[in-house]
Amino acid sequence: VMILRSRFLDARRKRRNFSKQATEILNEYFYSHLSNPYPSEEAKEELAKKCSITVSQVSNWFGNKRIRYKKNIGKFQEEANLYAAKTAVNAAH
Amino acid sequence: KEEKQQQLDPNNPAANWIHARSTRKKRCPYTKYQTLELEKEFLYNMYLTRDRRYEVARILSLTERQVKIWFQNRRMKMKKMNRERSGKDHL
DNA sequence: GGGCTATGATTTACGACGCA
DNA sequence: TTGCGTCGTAAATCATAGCC
Repeated sequence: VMILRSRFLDARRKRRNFSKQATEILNEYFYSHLSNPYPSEEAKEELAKKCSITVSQVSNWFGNKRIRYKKNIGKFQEEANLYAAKTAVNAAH
Repeated sequence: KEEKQQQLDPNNPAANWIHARSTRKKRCPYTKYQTLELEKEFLYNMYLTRDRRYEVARILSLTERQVKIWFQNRRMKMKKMNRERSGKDHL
């Protein structure tokens, strides 16, 4: 009973923002695929694994990111430049 | 049919992916009453007959199309919940 | 604590495609 | 060739985390 109860409570536990590292990974993918930020099911699974979140959460993240980015590109310009520079550095190594 | 682009331009904010069919109806949240009744109907059966769909739509002041789509979305939601209810067993 | 915004999740509404 | 099914998504909205 205690176990079932804890599972129930666990399922309803309040959401947490994703870790800085997870967000970093998601943003790297997003900005390096800016011309078509639609990860395949396989890519989502890989991202989910790397970020320690579920595939649904990856889908939610991309859905939110695409619409919010599109709604205000200017607001994300700094972030876009940051990740563009980061991937450029990675490519150089 | 079709559309979509395929323009690259990494450093330009020219993301011209999808969208927005101008004819799309704006999302309109249903009332608590409408949602509750739809849930009750769904509990009774996950698939609507034509007659039942007509009745539900009439009673809730929704179009038959809205009711049909609500059931489709509701089934997808259930499927998702079941999927999560599967990958468990820990803690 | 209170307000405010950012962020993750959920809710409507379709387009694309499948099948009978 | 109509018509309803799923799948993936946009866009709006909800809920609340988390900062000042």
